[in-house]
Amino acid sequence: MNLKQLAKELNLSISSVSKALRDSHEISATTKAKVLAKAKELNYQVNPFASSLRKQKSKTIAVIIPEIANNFFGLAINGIESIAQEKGYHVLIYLTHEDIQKELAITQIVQSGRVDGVLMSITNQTDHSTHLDQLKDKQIPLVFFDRVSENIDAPKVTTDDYNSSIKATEHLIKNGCKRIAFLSIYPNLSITKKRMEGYLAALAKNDIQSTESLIVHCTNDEEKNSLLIKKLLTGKNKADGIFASVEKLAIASYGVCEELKLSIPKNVKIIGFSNLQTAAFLNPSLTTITQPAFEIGREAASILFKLIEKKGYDYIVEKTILESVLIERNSTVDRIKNVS
Amino acid sequence: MNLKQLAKELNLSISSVSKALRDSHEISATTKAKVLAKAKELNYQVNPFASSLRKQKSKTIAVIIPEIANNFFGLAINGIESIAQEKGYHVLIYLTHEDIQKELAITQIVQSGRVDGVLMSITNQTDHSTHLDQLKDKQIPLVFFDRVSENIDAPKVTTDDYNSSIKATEHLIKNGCKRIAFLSIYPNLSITKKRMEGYLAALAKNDIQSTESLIVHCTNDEEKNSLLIKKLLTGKNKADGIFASVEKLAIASYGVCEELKLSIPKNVKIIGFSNLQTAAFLNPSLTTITQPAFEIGREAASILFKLIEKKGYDYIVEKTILESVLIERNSTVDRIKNVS
DNA sequence: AAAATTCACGAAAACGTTATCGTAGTTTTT
DNA sequence: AAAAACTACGATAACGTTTTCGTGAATTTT
Repeated sequence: MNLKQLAKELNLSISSVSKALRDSHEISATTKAKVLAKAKELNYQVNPFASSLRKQKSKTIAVIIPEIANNFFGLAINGIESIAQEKGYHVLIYLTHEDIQKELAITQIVQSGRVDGVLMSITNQTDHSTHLDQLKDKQIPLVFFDRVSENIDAPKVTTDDYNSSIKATEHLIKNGCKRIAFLSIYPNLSITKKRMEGYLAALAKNDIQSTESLIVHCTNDEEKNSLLIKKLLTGKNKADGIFASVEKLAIASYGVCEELKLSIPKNVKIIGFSNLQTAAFLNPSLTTITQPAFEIGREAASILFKLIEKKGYDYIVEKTILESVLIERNSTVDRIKNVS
Repeated sequence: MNLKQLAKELNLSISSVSKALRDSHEISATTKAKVLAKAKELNYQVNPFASSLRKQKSKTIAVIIPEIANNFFGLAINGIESIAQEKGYHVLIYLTHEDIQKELAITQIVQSGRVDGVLMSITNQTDHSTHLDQLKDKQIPLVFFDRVSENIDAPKVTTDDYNSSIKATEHLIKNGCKRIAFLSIYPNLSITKKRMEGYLAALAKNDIQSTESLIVHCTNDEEKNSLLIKKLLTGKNKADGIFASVEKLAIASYGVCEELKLSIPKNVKIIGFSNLQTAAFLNPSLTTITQPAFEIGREAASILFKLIEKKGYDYIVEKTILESVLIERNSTVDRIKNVS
């Protein structure tokens, strides 16, 4: 069912039908009604490709992220989708799996005009941004969220990584930790850097000497990570507090403590960035810095749509920072009764 | 940059350039090489809309699911995307948020020819399937996964809900439970029914009388759910085992036990369907029936692509059942030492 | 009542591809 | 050497919209 057939049924021209459907003022109210009725009756749907081709608009955005089986990104997509649905846009998902080659290929794909805008959280391997500059050259709106690229002028939506990390570190200090370790996975990621800067700033502020050996950059190999953390928690210079800059490392630390029969929080206190719904039910419950993932997604999408809908395209270099919250639970606080 | 401009640069006709890019045998090797080189130089990308319009193929699939901030669906999408990327397809995500009205609207949207196929996990409210029949009428391939619709002939990929539930229930029985409760959220969902049937079958097989009051259908209201579970765990006929047919109810049960100062597994044993990565670190660690979510996604996508690529379209009513695994942890087993 | 507007519609040209068909020029067959 | 076949390309017609422009008829203005 297309315009041609619909027009035939109505004894009208294609153009009139098209205009009627788009509620043009050139068409009388009576014929509009007839057209609408017939279109509904025959279940007419505009062909999105013909329409996009003609209008040079896709009504689609792309979301490029490193992974999806992850609480943060799941919530973020939820936020993105909520805005997109509101605006009548479609959402394409592309996963890079932390592979810069895939990120390159995907940025190539979205340059075809397939999408009107791009939301992105970069790969940990992303060190240059020539592929992202291409998007800018092609005037395809781009907004970063969470994992942003420093090298490119584009709106960015993140959490207050620096301040949250200060809070997290000071929380450990207040609870008696003297040798606080910092765990990260991807040292060259901007969020990692900021989190580490916050950690170091908090130490300095509290007159604690930072120690090289307490800063551990982990890998994607869980076995290796366990060994690294194990090393951290044994020996004479062992840590009495862990600040995990990503969720999975907090969990990995739990595993190591169990193995080493270390008690949390008695022997070692743990805090981590996390969006785990079950943080409260861990053993012990995990103190977290929780990012407003849903809101980050919503905000990033909102900015993107502003960019898309703006006629004259101009790149606003906007940095939106949403607050994370520190939720204190049992993994960092010695309580008299340490029941459940 | 389009074919016309590219052709001009090369002093060739549009059709020749198009054929060269598609590696047609009508074009000589030398000109092909020239065209490819120039296309690369000028960063030419085919316009997807023009191409789709002409070829009547979108190279895109839609994934329609109730929610995304959920371990199961996150992993499933991961599996779907892995196949789609391999095949060079694009993935559109649509969330119904358990709202049948949205499901209706979305099935309408995907009928426009925007996608070549649809992967779907239905809403808990979906009781009729006229909107899904429309897809069939329009010959748009459709594959269900996890939450399937019984009323429509389409390939379905699920886990072995019935048998897994028997296993889960018998696991509780073996560990000494006499009054086993069954917790569900959406009673009219086929997976819920199957899980409940498995539960009942296991009871019957083991000569345990099923009790109406031990079968609890929860809601989306967490407060109410807590009350319902609380009722289940108090009084003289209280449960000593809980089989949660969905993850969130297992977690809710943990919350209630904490509130009521009930010890898991001493006072009550809990098992649940779950894809939690942190199940092992809960307090106590949670015994789970874990679905092969990634594989379910992969398998569903594979079947969909078979349907898409098949010339003459014919609906195979294929039921693929992947095995879930029961992972025994501390929430169901009394151990001498119940340390962490 | 003539002139100027407005109304309600149709014709036709894009948008950028792809695929069918036609055709010079060349090579192979009998 | 004539006929047949092949090679390598170009012209052109779709695919289904949207939008600009044109045009009779009806309406309003002077």
